[in-house]
Amino acid sequence: MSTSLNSPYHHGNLRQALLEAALIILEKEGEAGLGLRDLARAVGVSAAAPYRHFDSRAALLEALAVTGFQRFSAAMEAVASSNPADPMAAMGKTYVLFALSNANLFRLMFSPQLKKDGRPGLRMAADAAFDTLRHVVGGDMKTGRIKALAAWAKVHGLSILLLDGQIALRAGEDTEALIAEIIGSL
Amino acid sequence: MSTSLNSPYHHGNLRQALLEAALIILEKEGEAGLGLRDLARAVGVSAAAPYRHFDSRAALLEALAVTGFQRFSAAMEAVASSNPADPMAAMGKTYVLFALSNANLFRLMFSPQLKKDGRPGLRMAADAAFDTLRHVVGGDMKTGRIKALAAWAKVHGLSILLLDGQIALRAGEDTEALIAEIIGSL
DNA sequence: GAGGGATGTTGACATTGTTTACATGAGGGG
DNA sequence: CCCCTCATGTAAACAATGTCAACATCCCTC
Repeated sequence: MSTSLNSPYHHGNLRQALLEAALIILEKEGEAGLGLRDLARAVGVSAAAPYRHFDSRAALLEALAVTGFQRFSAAMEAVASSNPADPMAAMGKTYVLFALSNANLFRLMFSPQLKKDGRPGLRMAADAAFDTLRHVVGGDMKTGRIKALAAWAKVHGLSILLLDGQIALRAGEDTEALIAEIIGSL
Repeated sequence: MSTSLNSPYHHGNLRQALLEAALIILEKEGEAGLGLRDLARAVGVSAAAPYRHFDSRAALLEALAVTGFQRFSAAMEAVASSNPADPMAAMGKTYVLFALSNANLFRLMFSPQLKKDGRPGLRMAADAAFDTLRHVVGGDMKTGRIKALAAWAKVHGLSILLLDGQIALRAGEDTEALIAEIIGSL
């Protein structure tokens, strides 16, 4: 009953395949469009198979969000370790660009649906990501804590407003330039 | 206009009753917990009745979000017309406090599920709300546009980070004081 | 090579949003 | 006053979804 010679009963690495396919569907269709059955079909597996690797749809989403935070962390560390002239500005730009180029993943990371109280894994991933952020931003969290929080808020808010198309670009205006300007305006 | 004691076949003003009950459920259970059937039952009406007033669940949510933006606008205008010493700071504080005291409604207003491209009503309500914001913030949108956008981003981001419990309060620290500090840090 | 646990399948169930056909009743024109 | 009409509500059904239980298949170890 194999549809092809190369379709073994056991997939081999289903968990990873599910996550990868889910990421693609997520970016294309949004979180609401990511159904377990569609996902299973996309990977060529039955509808119940994902439950061998994820307790529930929410757990699958949580895993996606966790990898999102890891990628986010990686991007932040990468730009920080490149020793830019203005670290804060460079990281802010990276922050916003990450949000824009991973729109639905970014939204998922901060989705209220995954109330973090019930999902320690997600909370930990988020905290880890922001810890690296804090660490790079500076040990001056004691004296400059408020300024750091303000910068964080500004960058995060800018990401979301841009994501929602709330900030209108002017004719011939470049998104990246606008980001730089806003971040630069302290 | 008399709503009789015995339950009449026709509810009287179902649309309004649905919206009010929905708001309560939304704040208590979150958007995911707001099911059409539960809502109908809460109002004492059959499961299909809401469809006489809303095309779909999404339309119901849209209507909720629209009233959210209207309340938001009202709060903004109220504080602006009170002629505070520092209008920007006062409005920023109101912005964040509105988000905190209407958590799930605020989240719904900016929910990606209601992609605004397909919902002109919501887009219009949002634009109207932010127009009053822009109007009050100043006609200096020509010269100070970047600064205004930066302030908006900061306040919006602060709202969301606080909403998600992402910003940790220190021992004995007051939320409202922290908000004021962050907003004040230009 | 025989079992056992991990992994995948099939079929079913409850729930949800939604639709279709029907019931009710308020209000206006004859 | 009756009747007709239309807005509004109900009941019953449908498709789709997340999820689970029972069964099948295969890899690994003793």
